[in-house]
Amino acid sequence: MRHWLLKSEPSTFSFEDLKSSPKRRTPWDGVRNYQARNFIRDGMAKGDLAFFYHSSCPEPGIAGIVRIVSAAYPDDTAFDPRSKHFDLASDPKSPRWYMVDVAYERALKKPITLRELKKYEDDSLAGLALLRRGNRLSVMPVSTAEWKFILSLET
DNA sequence: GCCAACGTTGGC
DNA sequence: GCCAACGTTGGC
Repeated sequence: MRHWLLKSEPSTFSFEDLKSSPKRRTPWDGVRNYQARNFIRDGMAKGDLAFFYHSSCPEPGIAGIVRIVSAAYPDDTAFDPRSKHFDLASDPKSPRWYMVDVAYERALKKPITLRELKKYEDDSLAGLALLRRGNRLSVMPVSTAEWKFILSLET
């Protein structure tokens, strides 16, 4: 099983929003970056776990854990002219963008802030994509070692 | 294929 | 609100 980190702006869709969604699940739509698309389409599998990260907010950090509960499938918001994520170049016969469904797994005992993660950017989390300078990916892999280390910060 | 212009992201 | 970093676009 692989591990991931998914970013979302809580003012748009927060971890709490996911918890109160029907069946506590949602399609992770609107990803419009090729590298992120490739992680979703080619890397994710049903059953994988991901950190739910809150960005662009007063205290950026990991709020909880979600599970990938579907295989990747075409992001149909790209085909909808009324959608904010509409992309004229995505042809239903050859979809450009993909998404998965994610489900609420559990909250963390306490949120793990970006500030805290940065304390380890020179050792245990030196390879964490989130901490790479200038990183703007909204979907990125987390190694098993990084995953375990971050969870150890929970208590 | 190069690269300037532009738009977006996201921490601060 | 600022600005650095980065991806995308489009003229050439």
